[in-house]
Amino acid sequence: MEATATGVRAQAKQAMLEAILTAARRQLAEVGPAALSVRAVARDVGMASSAIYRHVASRDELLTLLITDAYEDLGAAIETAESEAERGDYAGRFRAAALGARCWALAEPHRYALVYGSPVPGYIAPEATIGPATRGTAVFARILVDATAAGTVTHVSRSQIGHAVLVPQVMHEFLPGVSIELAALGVLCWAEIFGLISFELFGHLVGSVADNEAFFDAGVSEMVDRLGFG
Amino acid sequence: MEATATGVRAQAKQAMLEAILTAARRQLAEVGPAALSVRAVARDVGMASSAIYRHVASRDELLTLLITDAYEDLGAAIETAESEAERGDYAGRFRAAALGARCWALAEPHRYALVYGSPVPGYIAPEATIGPATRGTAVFARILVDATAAGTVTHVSRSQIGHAVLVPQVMHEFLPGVSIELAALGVLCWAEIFGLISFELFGHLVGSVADNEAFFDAGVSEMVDRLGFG
DNA sequence: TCGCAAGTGCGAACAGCGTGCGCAGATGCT
DNA sequence: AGCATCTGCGCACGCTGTTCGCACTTGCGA
Repeated sequence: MEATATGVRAQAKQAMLEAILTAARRQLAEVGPAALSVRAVARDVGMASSAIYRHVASRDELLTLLITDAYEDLGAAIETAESEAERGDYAGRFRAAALGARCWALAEPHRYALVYGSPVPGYIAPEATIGPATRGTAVFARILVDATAAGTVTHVSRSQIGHAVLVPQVMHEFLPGVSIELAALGVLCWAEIFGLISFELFGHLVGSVADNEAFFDAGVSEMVDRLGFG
Repeated sequence: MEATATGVRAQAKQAMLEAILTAARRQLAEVGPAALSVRAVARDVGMASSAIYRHVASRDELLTLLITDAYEDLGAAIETAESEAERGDYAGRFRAAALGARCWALAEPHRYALVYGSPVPGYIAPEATIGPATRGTAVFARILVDATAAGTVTHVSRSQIGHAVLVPQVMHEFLPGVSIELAALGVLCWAEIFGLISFELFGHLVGSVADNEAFFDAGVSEMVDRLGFG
């Protein structure tokens, strides 16, 4: 069989890993990252706990896989939300992307906490996570790039931003043509969006904010205004 | 002895609890919240692990104590930072408070993660933590109140904020006289400040922002401007 | 087609964890 | 002075992550 040229065994291994990840995702949703246990996952997939280690090096690697998985998923959610807005409506695209992120977070609180909460494993994020992490961010970057290219961005930069604040390579790769001021404003908004979501999800708004959705919307409206999107 | 009227025993118990907390704080700073273990704390204070339970009901309660402890400490840091600014300089007071929060967080990353990261115990914050949590927030609230009373606040509210967004009791208790718009703006800024700190501390700015301090300053400057402080 | 090496799973084991229980000694209160 | 309460200890249970040696299957090269 040519289809399995690269090894029918490798294919089975891949499937097994997928089963493990599926079980781990379920565990994660039920008990949270801190209580996720390799043994419970093994029980779930019907294997001895030690057998898990044929597919995953350690509990930390399992968590890392779940992290990149969550990043991908969140990124995809932001992408599809944003893609449903009119291309030329930069404010609408920004709003949709932000709302998409919040909706995903509300639907998957534990996975959100995994990526945007305090780092849980050792507490140093492996290199492997930085790739998928950019997927959602890239959506916001594209909006700034497109708006700049269209010349419709009319933001006022009140505070002067030093040219050395942002990493140049990021500017060139993800934000070509965007002014330093708008780029910095964008990164600030990016941080604010996830700050708002985290505050809501982690309970810091309880007792202060009555309508979380309206509050988030108000924040996004402020950002849109600040960025200079009509 | 009159001084020990309320019980020399209770005093010893209090001292023991303090010793436990001190050891726990040390453990926390070294290995982080996830790896904090009752047994290690017991070893540190020279007791059997089971004896800890005479003073603390569970590991979760120990963490809760550390959380309120951290809230108090952070609140105190914000207070002293803010108190060193000119009373009539509302922008300066705001800036000082925000910077104070960031400095404390950088100095005590694990304790910061404990309070502003993903909730670690069960994942529901006990009631006991909401009191100390307000200490730092109250500083920011007072600045808004004072600025409003002085009539020097000239913020422009671009997005209309519904009156039902914030909890009325909080408005009356912590923000008397402050307009809904400014209050909402204040809460947004509050969330943004800790969003920025969290992003920096949890590594989400790595690769994008070159100068964390300048970036934070730029964000705070934006906020000051938005709030309408000169 | 056969045989071997690699892959894969299992069970036992170790160290460490949170936590409950029963016992013993110290000690403040009456 | 005596008692009840407090405090600490050792042991135990069940859980965890992880390793190791053993068996068994099975794809692949000859």
